[in-house]
Amino acid sequence: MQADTKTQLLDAAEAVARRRGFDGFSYADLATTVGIRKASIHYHFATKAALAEALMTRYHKMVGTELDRIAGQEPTAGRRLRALITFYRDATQNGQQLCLCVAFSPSRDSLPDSLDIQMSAYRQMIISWLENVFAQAASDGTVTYLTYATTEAPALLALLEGAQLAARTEQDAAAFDRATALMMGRLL
Amino acid sequence: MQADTKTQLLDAAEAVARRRGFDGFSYADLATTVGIRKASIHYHFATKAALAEALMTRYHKMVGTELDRIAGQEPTAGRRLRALITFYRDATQNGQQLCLCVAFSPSRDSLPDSLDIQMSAYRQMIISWLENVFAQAASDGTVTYLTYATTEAPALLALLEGAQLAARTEQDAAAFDRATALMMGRLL
DNA sequence: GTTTGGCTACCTAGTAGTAGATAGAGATGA
DNA sequence: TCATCTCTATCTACTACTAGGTAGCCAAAC
Repeated sequence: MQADTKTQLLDAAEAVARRRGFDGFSYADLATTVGIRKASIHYHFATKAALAEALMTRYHKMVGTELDRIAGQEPTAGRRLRALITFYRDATQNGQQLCLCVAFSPSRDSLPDSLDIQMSAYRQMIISWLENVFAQAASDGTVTYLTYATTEAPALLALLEGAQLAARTEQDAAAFDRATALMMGRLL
Repeated sequence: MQADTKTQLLDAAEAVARRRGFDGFSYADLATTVGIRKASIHYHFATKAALAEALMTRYHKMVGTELDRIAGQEPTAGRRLRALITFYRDATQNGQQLCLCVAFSPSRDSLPDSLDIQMSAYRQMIISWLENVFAQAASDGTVTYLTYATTEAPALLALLEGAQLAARTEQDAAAFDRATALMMGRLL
């Protein structure tokens, strides 16, 4: 079953944005990938800024769903954090791409102002989720050398995003693993 | 005293690259900033790829010098790491820009192949330096909860780069501080 | 008197975005 | 039942502009 054109455009745009950044792709690239004319894309996304917003909205929802899935599936804090680290690892496709938010960050001046809020909200969602999980860890004891949830959460998000950059630079998921090995070692 | 044109071009290119990424600036931008014609830039840097190489080479040297300065100035491992974290913090200019290597990573497909090697070498320089400092920490005891130097080093680099992304997204150095607070707390 | 470092003028290719036409599907109504 | 009307999703053809890069000229400096 073929996805509708709008979804195909979002899929194509997300893939190329995560590989090349927001300034690294054009409507012509999407047109070629999806198999419609460049002008027709404007029917679905009037401007490239609107496309960026739609991409971020969809990505935010997708990751939110993933966080819910992890929380529903993994009982302990340690296992939840392991699952999130694995999610970030897999998201790099062995160092071929980045999380959308990481890919957009360096291009923030080229992005519409509305993306500032969306990107902050996305990061806040993850940090809040992490704070809850680290708070749980204080009870279930599945994270060693634990400090405070509000200190651990932003540190882990930064570590994950930095590990993605490492993997992208080396084009190898092993770089991600080296960066996250210390944290993984703390999780029971 | 006015810097020579080539240096002015490198300065302008580095500033804009770190704010907008490699695909986010053009020769026209540099021409405006430096005050010469776009075509004249090609006298100094035949291609944009050559400019990228020169930028990375200069950046690598500059950071190498900084690492030497820190090692010469700070006696303990804890203080050396603190100084490096401060260096990465200041490099964001309060969340207005990124380290060149971070800014280039998402654009790696637009960059010449030679940059792959340069960027790997740059990262390796920092990781090696960190390994030495963490090895020192094992003797001088100025890093708490210490594991292995080869595990700590890539984790800290990822943390610093991720913290820069956080600061860039929020346009606020406070986001960098939140991400690095845990690590700072480990340093005596 | 050649090298340096800049200039004007241009090129080809590509950028986002617009205008206007059209094919086809579905509903409406005589 | 057939004609018309409307909407969706696409097309071709275009605009205005920007991209990196080139050719050839020229003035000043070494």
